[in-house]
Amino acid sequence: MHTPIGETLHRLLHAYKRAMRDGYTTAGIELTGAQIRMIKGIASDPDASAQAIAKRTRQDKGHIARLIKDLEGEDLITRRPHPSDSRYRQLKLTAAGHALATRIAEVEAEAGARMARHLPDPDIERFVELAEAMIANLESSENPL
Amino acid sequence: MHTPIGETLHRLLHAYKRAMRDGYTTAGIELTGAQIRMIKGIASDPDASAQAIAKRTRQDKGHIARLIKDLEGEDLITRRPHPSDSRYRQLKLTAAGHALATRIAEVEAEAGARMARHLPDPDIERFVELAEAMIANLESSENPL
DNA sequence: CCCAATTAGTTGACTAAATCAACCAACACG
DNA sequence: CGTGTTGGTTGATTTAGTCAACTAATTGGG
Repeated sequence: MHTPIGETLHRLLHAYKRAMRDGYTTAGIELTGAQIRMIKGIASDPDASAQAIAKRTRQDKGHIARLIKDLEGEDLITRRPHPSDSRYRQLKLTAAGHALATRIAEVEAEAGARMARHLPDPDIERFVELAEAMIANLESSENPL
Repeated sequence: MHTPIGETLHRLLHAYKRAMRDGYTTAGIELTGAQIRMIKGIASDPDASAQAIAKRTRQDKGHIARLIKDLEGEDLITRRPHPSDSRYRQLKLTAAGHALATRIAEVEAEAGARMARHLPDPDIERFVELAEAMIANLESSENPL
């Protein structure tokens, strides 16, 4: 029997999501997973636009726009016009957003540590490398033109 | 900066889901991902009950029940009372269900091969092992009692 | 300069996926 | 018995994600 890698992937992502959600609720963070990923995305690329994030994460731009709207409503991010190209909106974290991003990073680090428990560091690195290689494989064959 | 393993996981799962969906549509399979996973689950454990599947996949039993209802409506599975315990419903694939399971396995194998392209077999195996170990880590610390 | 094509963003409508909670029927077993 | 447990069903709701139509701003060619 060949490895049911899809099933494993699915279960892993769900176990991870559950662990993260637990961590978030015990840390008193009220956002959804997608919102949290947005915060992280903006935090790690401070001049990102909605489009840039949509492309980087391969997500629908409409989906992204809605997340941004919500987060702006929570005063976690601001949306300012780009100085030279007024189509763009520069996304920035507010002070509250930054504080939240820090706490998110802590929770995530803790969950990551729990997930990686008893597993040697090199294996974890290899795991991430393989995952990235797989993503590249899948995406390169998706649009073969 | 430690590896953003959660983000990688998320992107990998989505890339995989997209690849699978492409494969399914070109193969003329009309089911959703969750329904397909159900078919596979029943195929690999022919005497499974809804509860058994819910437990094995850690999914909500209500969710499972709905999927089963849909699949029964498509005449892909049957739901028969258990001979000695009439609470159970024995889930079986119909002939159409079996045929579909075979085609699903083909599509999945093809997508798996695409995903694993240029990656040595031992690495893939290691990848799955690590994923399983991570799932175990996450779930054991989820309910520490 | 003007028009066409492109790009960023917004919005509406929709589907899929998953969770929570309430509920019923059948069973186990003291 | 009857009390608690287990398997299953259903309703309501939330989160995620997709597709399509649309506006506004920019760019580049003639």
